[in-house]
Amino acid sequence: MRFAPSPTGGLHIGGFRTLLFNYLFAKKNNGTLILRIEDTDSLRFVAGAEAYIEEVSQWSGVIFDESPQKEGAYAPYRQSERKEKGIYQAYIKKLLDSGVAYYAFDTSEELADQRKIMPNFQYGIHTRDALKNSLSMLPTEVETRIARGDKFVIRFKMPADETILLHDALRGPISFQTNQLDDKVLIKNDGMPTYHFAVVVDDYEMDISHVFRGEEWLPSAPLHVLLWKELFGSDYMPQWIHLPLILKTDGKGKLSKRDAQKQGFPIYPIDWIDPNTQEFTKGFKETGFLPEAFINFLALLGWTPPHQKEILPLNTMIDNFSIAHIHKTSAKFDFEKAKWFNHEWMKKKCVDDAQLFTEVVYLYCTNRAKKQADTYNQDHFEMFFKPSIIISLVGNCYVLDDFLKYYQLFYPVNSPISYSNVEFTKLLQQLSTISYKVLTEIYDSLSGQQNFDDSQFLEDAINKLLLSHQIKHKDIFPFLRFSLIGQLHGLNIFWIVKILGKEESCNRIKNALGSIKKIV
RNA sequence: GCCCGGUUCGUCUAUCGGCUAGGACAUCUCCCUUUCACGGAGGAAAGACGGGUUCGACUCCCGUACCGGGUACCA
Repeated sequence: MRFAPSPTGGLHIGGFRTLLFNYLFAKKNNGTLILRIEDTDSLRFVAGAEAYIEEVSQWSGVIFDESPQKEGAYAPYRQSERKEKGIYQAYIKKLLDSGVAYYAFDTSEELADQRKIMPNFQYGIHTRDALKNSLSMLPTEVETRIARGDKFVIRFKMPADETILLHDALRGPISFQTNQLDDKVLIKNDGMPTYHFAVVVDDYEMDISHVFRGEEWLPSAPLHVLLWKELFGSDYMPQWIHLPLILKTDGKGKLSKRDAQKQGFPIYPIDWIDPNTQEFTKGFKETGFLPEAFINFLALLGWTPPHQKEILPLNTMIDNFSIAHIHKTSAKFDFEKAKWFNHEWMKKKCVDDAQLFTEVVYLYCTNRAKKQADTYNQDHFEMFFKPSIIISLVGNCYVLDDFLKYYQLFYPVNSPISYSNVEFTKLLQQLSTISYKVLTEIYDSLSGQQNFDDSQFLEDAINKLLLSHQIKHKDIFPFLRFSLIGQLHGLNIFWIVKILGKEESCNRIKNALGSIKKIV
């Protein structure tokens, strides 16, 4: 098996899912997974793209058996290096000798002009005789042109009147008419192979048995089949599996970077900054996803495990993986569902080992906070990120970032709560005089409280107070919660009080009471 | 335009000719909690359309519509 990205930027989740399926299938069948870098396009090459893939692989736990960093029997793994080694030369010569490939001297500009004149222009069976190539020219002219250093490409001569039958392990038989197909370039004028030629050669050289790739390759698959037949015979040809694409959330079309940015969800596994444009693309890791959740939801966006269970660890997915349960249809990406996966995974990890999970949360949040330098306070962090607190919060959190948000409610950098808030003034209108009186009593009660660590004790005290005034919790708690953390929703009052401690709780209530007076 | 692929609740999907069409996310209702949530229970919600084949079709075949992809010296 192999995963063969081209290093032209970060890896988006569609590409990552292809990698994941390759990995799952390879592991399931005790195969070897190779990372091959398809850097045949020097113009679009982006530095750091390869390192990014290694980084993603490490974070997600989807690891390669062989890669440029981990060389094995099939090295080298970059097509540029393979070209230098001359791997493609022998094979192109074979095609040239047998007459299924030919030289073409037309420049890109000339062909672009052709396309302007003829909208449906194809370089192929109907047009090749009228163009500048070794099929239309005399052998001597070809020789002189090459000898004098004219730039040329090598094209595949698409045979006439043939039907190519392709067997896709997912989709079954698919047929193509060669007359509809064009003469694709195999070797570019800089001597580099194109994708079409390099995949076939390298998949053969690397003993690839199964190719999982995106559906966008389906239209060029017949070319690859033909090349396989010419070069190596169909017996060695790998199984093709063309995976459906991942579509954008609401509208139509492929999921794109812009689409994701507009709606504020990530589309790359981890943060990526384009070295040329400085353009930033957000990652799932930095958004606060656990790698387990990330691979889990991506695997299920394109594959259904048996038993209708959805929360699955990697090894279970490997055990259950099979081509038969891969989908044929493109799916729309749903960020809400992705968050649900993460929610479930956080709860699961917290139950399994609260101490360990707390460390994960702590590490994530400190890293995040240190980036926003002014929010980081080591003492506060250590007070807050304790298993007892994390356990009570995890049910309310969907991404790791939510823990940091809660932390910031308790340890705000500046004065925490804005009492000019619209919600607060709305709240005030509902506040009766009796409630106000009760609030002051709660304040008195809390400030006189000795045993603040015992939340049950606090609860009883406050309940008693409310009961004596015949006041319901919902009449007073929203206000109390807002006084404490500046939010109407989110957390159990008694947790809040306990976490804040006596002094801070009382101060905040006092402030709130003060502002009421001012406003009223 | 031409070529290739696809079409089941709002979304992700199950069904490999027998379906009262199942599950999950989201949504709504109720319960739990004298507060926010979590959690639990329940409800609403689907086979693009038209023809065949068949005792029987969501499932097979054909056509139409729609969606996606390809049509580069990019992958």
